[in-house]
Amino acid sequence: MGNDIDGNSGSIEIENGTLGRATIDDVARAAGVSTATVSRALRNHAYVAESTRRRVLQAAEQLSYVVNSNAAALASGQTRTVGLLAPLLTSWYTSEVVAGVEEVFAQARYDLLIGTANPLARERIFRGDARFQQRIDGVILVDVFCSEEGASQLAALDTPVVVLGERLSAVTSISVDNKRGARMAAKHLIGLGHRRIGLVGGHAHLDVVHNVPSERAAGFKSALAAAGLNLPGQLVVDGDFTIEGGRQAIHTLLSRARPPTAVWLMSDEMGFGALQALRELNLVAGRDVSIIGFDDHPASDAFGLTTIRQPVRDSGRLGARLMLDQLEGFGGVMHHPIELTLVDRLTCGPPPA
Amino acid sequence: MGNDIDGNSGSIEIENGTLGRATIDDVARAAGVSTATVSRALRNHAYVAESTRRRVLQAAEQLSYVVNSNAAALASGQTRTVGLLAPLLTSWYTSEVVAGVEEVFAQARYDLLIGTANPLARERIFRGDARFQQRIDGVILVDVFCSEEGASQLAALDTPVVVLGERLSAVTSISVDNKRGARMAAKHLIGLGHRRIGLVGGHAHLDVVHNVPSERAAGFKSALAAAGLNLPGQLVVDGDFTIEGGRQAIHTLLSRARPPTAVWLMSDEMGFGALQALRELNLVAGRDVSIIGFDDHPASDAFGLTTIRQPVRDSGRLGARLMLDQLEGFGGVMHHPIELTLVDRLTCGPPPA
DNA sequence: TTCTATTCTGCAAGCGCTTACATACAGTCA
DNA sequence: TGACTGTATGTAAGCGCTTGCAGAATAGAA
Repeated sequence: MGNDIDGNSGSIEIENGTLGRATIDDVARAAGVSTATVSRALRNHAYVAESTRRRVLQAAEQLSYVVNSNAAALASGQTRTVGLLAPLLTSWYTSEVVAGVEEVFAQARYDLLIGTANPLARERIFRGDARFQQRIDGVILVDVFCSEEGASQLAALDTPVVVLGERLSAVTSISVDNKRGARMAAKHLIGLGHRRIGLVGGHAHLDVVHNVPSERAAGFKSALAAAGLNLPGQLVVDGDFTIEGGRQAIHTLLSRARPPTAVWLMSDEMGFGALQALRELNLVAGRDVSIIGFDDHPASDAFGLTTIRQPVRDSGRLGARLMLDQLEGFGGVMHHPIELTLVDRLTCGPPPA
Repeated sequence: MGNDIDGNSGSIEIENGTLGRATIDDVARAAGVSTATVSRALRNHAYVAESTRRRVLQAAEQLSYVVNSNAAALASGQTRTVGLLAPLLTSWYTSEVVAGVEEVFAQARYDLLIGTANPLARERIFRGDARFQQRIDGVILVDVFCSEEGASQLAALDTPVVVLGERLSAVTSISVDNKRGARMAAKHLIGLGHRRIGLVGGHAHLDVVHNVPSERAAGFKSALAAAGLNLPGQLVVDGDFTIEGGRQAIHTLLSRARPPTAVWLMSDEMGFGALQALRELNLVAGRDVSIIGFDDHPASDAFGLTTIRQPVRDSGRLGARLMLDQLEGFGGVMHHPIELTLVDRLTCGPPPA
């Protein structure tokens, strides 16, 4: 530092904000009040006279003062930053969530610190990793499998938490009703007349063992059962939640002695692989074999993939809002369901005669 | 909070790290040295006796001490955090870059602060936005259009900068050779025998006016010219870099009096829309009309889209490394080119007879 | 032995804020 | 008028670290 050469009329450097950044002291001096008053005025505290507040605001503006968030965080213990952890930053789902969260945080002047949630990191978060904790005021977990056990560990930390993708009772959570989604898919296929239906799930990338695939599988199975159908083991394949996995899964299913006439894949990306496999086999989706996905990926519309839509970005927004609520002191722990809708396109039809 | 019932005998809270987090003073006391020594030992300073260092490390470990980064940042002026700004967090391209960056930062123990770079934010960054600057040690701009002018403003800030997606001389930058990519696409099509070739570009989402589309267009045009072909205005359409934009663009192009027999779309996502349009018109890609994209989106393989591949995640990794270099004091300003490759799949063929 | 380098460690002054506590100054009310 | 109450501001003590400077210890050279 060393910006004490000039005074404040003509204070060249101070004005442009690039060097010799103004501090709260500068503002206090300029406004003729104490730093305490500046601090209070800037944060809209009660008990600051309107005239004083205006004076402070004006001085701050004039010096283009911006609070040093490190100092503020150190002094107050609050960072105005929330962490977001996800196992897979690249997935369409995750980035969509991030976009939603970012959107509402930007308005609330909160920052997002993003990290990959590999199992190790997860473990550390659960135990209240200090490095992480002191940098953030709260944490949003997306698609990180917690289970009630992990959730209660999280709840024990005094950090606000929002979990996306799982229904939990110990912390605030947001998720779709996976069983219901599965049932929607099953019913659609059954309604079309299919009696031999395959299922492609997966669990890689989603942490060790995630609840999503199993919930969906359970829902699917029960819907079939309700229609008097069963789901033989040979018609269930792991597709790894990737395009290639979906492709291979379809090849596998269609090479069974008695192949399915319809298949539900638990994600649209696997659905894309399914469409690829069908093309490779010279089969037409919706005529020879029906395919239904889950998510409503942006590309699904282009490829006519029938699917169960979940409004991912909305979930992100909601998650952010719930976090804000907790940060501001309201908001009890509760679960928030997200609605699903069936989007019927081209890849489902009656079974071939 | 409130889990202080158990504990392994002695300093219960301090041990478990959840409450009463250990400070540097605790470590100093435990190791029998001053805080200054602890600070130095922990950061591998020279002039710390090996025996002392070991003692400090052990004490820190035992107390599960973690430095308070806010305090450290305040005292040192360094945050170990770098900002990443992109106009569109959701795009496949951006999230892929983020994944690459995250990967190398995680190892180097740096954090990533992510923000949307709308024009306003961009403006503020360029002028050295204080709020941002004091929280980060450097900034990575992805797909934020700078131009040399903006770049020199950035360079004037003393913050390390890496720009992805544009070739700049004032700051470190990484980009593909867009002209070359365009030429690859053009030559592929020309080689197949096409003489009437369409182009779908776009500039929305990419900030006001971005250089990428124009560079690509220029390269494309020049490659056609080199083959004695021209690119009439009716064969150039804006596709907005979205799926739907690509779809509409193809509909437009194919309704021209003399439609093209092949089209290059500047992104695979627009390419997906093109395939959709063709399907809607009952046309077969690669037979009736040839389609080539740009990017090599993960879904492109599944849909057989011929494209120009750019290794996005690698760019992210490289960007992160270059940032680290600057942060550590090496690394002059330079441009780093990224290689492109043609991936020939199913959507290109000779023009219909 | 004495003197200089060299290595190691501690002291203490901040970094730029927030906030408990104290003070000051109106009004109100009895 | 005095005792309160409510509002507005200031004082100053940190928050938990880093780091310039100085002093101590050790080693090597004279």
